[in-house]
Amino acid sequence: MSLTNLETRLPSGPYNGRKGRPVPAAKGEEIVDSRFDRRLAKLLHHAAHIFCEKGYEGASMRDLSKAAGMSLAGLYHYFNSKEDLLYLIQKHTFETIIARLQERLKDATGAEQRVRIFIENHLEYFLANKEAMKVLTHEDETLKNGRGAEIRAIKREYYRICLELLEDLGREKGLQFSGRLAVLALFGMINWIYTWHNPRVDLNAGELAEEMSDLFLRGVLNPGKPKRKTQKANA
Amino acid sequence: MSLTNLETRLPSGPYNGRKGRPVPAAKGEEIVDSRFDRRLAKLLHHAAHIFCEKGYEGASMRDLSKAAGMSLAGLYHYFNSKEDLLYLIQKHTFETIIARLQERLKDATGAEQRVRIFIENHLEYFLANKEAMKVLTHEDETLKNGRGAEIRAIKREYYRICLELLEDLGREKGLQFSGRLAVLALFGMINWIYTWHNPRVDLNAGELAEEMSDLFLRGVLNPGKPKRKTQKANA
DNA sequence: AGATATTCCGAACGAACGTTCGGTAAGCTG
DNA sequence: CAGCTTACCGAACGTTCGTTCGGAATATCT
Repeated sequence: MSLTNLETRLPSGPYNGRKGRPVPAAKGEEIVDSRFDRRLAKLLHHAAHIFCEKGYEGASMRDLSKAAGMSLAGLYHYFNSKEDLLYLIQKHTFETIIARLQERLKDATGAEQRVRIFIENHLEYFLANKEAMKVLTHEDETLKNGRGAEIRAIKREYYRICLELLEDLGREKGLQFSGRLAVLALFGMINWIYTWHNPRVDLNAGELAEEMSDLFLRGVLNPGKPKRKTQKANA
Repeated sequence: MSLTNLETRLPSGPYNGRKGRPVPAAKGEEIVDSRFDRRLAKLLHHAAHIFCEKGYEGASMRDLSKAAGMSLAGLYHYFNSKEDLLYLIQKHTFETIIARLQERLKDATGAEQRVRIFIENHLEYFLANKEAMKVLTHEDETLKNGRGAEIRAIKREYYRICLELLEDLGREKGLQFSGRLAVLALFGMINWIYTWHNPRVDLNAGELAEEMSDLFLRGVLNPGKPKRKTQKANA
């Protein structure tokens, strides 16, 4: 599975959820990346756009059929249900951001540097794939049962990676703080951007990552109460 | 308008959005808080619960009728549309949290203390009215046109209050930082809690406010790069 | 060429949606 | 008591929803 392309190239992967769709003869090499896969990827891209704009429940398959320039019935050649679309978008997005993170963490030393890489990776991918990431973030309670459990498991893994990075940091610096609280505060900061980031006004991903890393790391690494001149008690 | 009750007591206020519903005769005192208002408040409470659970688009009026123990048609005696429900919930919630904040800020001196009050007020109200606050936060792009613009205006006011508190702080301490980035990072931290806070596991509002205030203020007030022992450059 | 599998569509299905209508029962006013 | 308003409901309206079905094109293979 190629991870070389930096843009959102969606499935090209192990999805064979369609009824019993056989691998297409396995001729020479490219079993994946067939015409079918490429068309499905475009559909998922359109779907992410619509789910992002109207929300999963508010978006209709007819909206997608218009956006994709395909008939309503024709869509169902590529997937089985609307729920599949959300699942595929969320799963691919989450797996990609984690894979990219682990690639970047491989050759990184120093706990602080690794935390900075986590933040930078998150913000870069978030802003480069804003729509899919908003769908991932905003619809994180939408999927139920097995599909929902699977996505939630990936989310827990992502959480766990971040928690370990922060606990390493605390150990290295000899500090003690609540890892859980730190992770969740950090996630709040970096996930919230989908509600406000405007590329024409705001910093780009790299700059943002540096600012937020500084803000967060100062908050976590500095001991005790913040320095202040006066502290008054209320009546 | 009484602000004495700490729990969510919804309209009892200037809502006369119903067709031409006259003030009920203005007998002795209580023009508001009529039977009608109290019943509507309970309906809004149920609606917030359902919107919180299933999302605005995913929730149906039939869900609400079941939860409220009232017939589907009977609901429409109290409001004109499903959209009204969302509007009333969001408007009341937002106005209440701002009113409470301004009350608390009145007798507070010191820029840092005022920022701490902002955070504490937000988290206290958020955790005490989790469902309505999730609806406010999660459905913040759902309302369109006039209603949406009105809610968005209140949101901008809340943002502006926080921004001024932070700029005062920066001025008082002689620091310079991006107010916009600081506000949005702070909002991320404190709004994100609806995705994770579990009262059986996590700190209560007051403790959380102190922890997050410390984290944020250390991040904002300490100058330069966070202290560190080693800094390595990547290949 | 013919045979076969893939791609796509018009039309329709039943279910669920928000809302409305006509009407009933209860409460208050004089 | 009559007269009026409020509170509420069963039933239905028209629309939109996700999905399916049979078949028509189009591409691929032998």
